[in-house]
Amino acid sequence: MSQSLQLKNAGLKSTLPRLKILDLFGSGLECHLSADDIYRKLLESGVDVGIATVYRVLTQFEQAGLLVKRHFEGDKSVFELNQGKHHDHIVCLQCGKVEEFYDEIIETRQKTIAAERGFSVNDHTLSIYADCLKADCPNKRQGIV
Amino acid sequence: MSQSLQLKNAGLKSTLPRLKILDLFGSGLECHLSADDIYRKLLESGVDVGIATVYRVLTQFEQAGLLVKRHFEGDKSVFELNQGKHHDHIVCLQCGKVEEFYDEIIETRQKTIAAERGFSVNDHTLSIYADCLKADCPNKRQGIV
DNA sequence: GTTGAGAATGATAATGATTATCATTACCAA
DNA sequence: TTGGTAATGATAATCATTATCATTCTCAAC
Repeated sequence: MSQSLQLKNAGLKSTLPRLKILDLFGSGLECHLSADDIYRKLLESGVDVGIATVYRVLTQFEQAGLLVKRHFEGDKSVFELNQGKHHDHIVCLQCGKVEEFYDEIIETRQKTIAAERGFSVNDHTLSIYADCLKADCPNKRQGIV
Repeated sequence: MSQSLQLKNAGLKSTLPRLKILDLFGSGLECHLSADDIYRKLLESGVDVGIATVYRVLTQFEQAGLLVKRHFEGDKSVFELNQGKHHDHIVCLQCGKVEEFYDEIIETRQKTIAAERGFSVNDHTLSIYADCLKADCPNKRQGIV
């Protein structure tokens, strides 16, 4: 589906800032960007957008179901493409890389635990903060200290 | 252990704001308070404290290992007594009540998942957002709409 | 293709949570 | 009791995010 059609379906006019922001998420899955990330990337690529527009568009995309907002450690929220299916996250404390996973055992267990305590699960967030053991992990933190 | 001794052990002078803040967490476990909650409670009980002091003391207590900081949904952080052992949370979306739990199956499963993907787990946060089915849940949200 | 109404944008002010500054005050060892 | 130093509290500053509003852009109707 073309991007401008995607926007139309969401009831949003096809404008440059919206198309460019959609572009950033476009191809790559597992892409987690903050408003500020997006603002910077657009300015770098020569798109003269305002930070207010970035926040507005992100909110609209979230409400339209195109994006999902996440809160990892730290102050700012990040957005990712809405893949329609729930998943949790592993965040590398060294390089910031985020990987997604889904585990039926954990999902089921949560419902059981909640039920045992008299709760009906509505939603949940599970974030594992870990050290990425992969060779390509830049281990930025070590360099800074 | 007396509270002023607790402070001394943490290398902190025994002052009125610190004692009063420790008091608020004191007896009740599963007590989750934001800086603003604490500020209000102290003013209500006649302790004339500044909001800056509340933030400072909370940070000191966290660094001293007396408290742990949590980020549930929403913007502000909450603090709870450091019980020394890891646990996760169920938050009632109706009344805001927070219950704590620990589940070995989920813990183990997380380590497995991370290892399979080449990560070494450092920490994690799991928050289940649910509806509290208990009779004493005030169900505040329903009243607001 | 032109046009006009209304939506979208961007500069900037405002907000809410949190942190930094700094003069005044309180704690505690001597 | 007192002096040095840490702690406090009023307030300014910061950071992420949201609201305001005049200007600009989109798109449907001509």
